[in-house]
Amino acid sequence: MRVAELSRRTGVSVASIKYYLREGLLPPGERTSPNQASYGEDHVRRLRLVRALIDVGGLSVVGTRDVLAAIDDDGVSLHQALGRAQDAVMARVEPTPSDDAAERAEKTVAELVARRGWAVTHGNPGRRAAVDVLATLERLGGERVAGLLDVYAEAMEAVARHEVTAVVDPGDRERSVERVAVGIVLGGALVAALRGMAEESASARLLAPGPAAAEDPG
Amino acid sequence: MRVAELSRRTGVSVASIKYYLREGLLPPGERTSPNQASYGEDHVRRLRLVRALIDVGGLSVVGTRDVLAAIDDDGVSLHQALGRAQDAVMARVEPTPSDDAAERAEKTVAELVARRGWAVTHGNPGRRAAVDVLATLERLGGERVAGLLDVYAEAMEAVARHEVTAVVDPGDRERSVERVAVGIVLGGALVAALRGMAEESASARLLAPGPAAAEDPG
DNA sequence: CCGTTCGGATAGTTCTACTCTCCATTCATG
DNA sequence: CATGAATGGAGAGTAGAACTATCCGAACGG
Repeated sequence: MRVAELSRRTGVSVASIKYYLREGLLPPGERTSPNQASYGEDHVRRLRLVRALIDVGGLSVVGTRDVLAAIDDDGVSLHQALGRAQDAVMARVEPTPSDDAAERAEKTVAELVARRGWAVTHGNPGRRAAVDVLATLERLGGERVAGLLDVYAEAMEAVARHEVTAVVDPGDRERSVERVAVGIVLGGALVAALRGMAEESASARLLAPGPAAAEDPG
Repeated sequence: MRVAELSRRTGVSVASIKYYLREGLLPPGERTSPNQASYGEDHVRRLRLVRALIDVGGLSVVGTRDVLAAIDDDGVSLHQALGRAQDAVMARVEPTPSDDAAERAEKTVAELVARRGWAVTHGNPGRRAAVDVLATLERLGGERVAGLLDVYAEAMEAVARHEVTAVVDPGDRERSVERVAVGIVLGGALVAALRGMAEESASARLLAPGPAAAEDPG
């Protein structure tokens, strides 16, 4: 098929498809003549994946390209692909000011990791983000939230265990890696969404003015 | 104190402080003369809160302003403030295409809500996001992740219950509301961070090439 | 044959979050 | 009280991200 049909099938404008081709998110079509190309079902699939990662997962175009590159690279293992997907999702962790609060947060996280027996590298983006959040909470006086660290950890441990086992499959490597990436990115969105629902529910039960409290909080 | 000191104490440039004043994220200082103003500790606190919500929580400037407006508005209850904070965090849920997948996702979420006995309004942003993710997963063939819905729900129910109870406090309303907002926003960042750590750990145990699998996945 | 579509490249647009520049005060220091 | 730095306020400018529009000459297709 040609660009117009690819656009129709996916709902992505021709201009955007050209942009994604330029940026390397979509492989070029098979050339049928010096300036004509044809696209297949793989392109439809890939384009849908791109839009899912960007629109639903909230990845940047560059982050999406990095994830797709990991999927396409046969030398990248499942474990490594998971790391790449995490890097793309958490691409917002800059050098923390490194003060007292940051040091204490670092220690708190290290203790949590030891307590739970987690195998987490020092450079894990989630780890850096956790330190950042805890240090920020201390600076703001949010000790009540920070005190729930073990609750969060316990919940996320269960989630991660199920996610990783659900996604493992010793079949087609490329599909497996793709599933890992989709799982990391969209799983994160799903976690956030369900947390939002659970929060409203808990809030309605515990905070709403009375038993007739069905006010729309939006 | 004057701007320069406020800037020094918070690490925010004078230009940015002026910008936040213009955008209504920071209340104007107390005027000491027609064109001179003085700022207090409240401004320092507020400015730190602004940076936390933007830098760590990932909110937009507009979203931050909405959250702060809810905190400052005495007519906003804790339950309502929680809703405002959620709106700000999930400000990326546009009209879904509304096809078969979306309808099935809607039904799946409704069943989940009924199954768990959650009190969730139809307009909850998390609910819309959940429908969006599930519909996207179906379109991509990510049934393995979608099948973990109850695992996610169970984990998030525990998280939300603890968060809401930890944050409730029948004291100073404004501080309480602020704590709710901080809890929603930074709690979300903490959940994502810990999930990242737990994923790497689970992946290292289940997917890594062998027992010597201490490779840095970054 | 000739109007439409194509691939490819360059330039332009929109949005966000600042950042810079002015300017007429006002402060602070000698 | 002179004078240089800082202030508040407003407007314009900037950088990056993600498109979007316009051209172009070649190819397709009825």
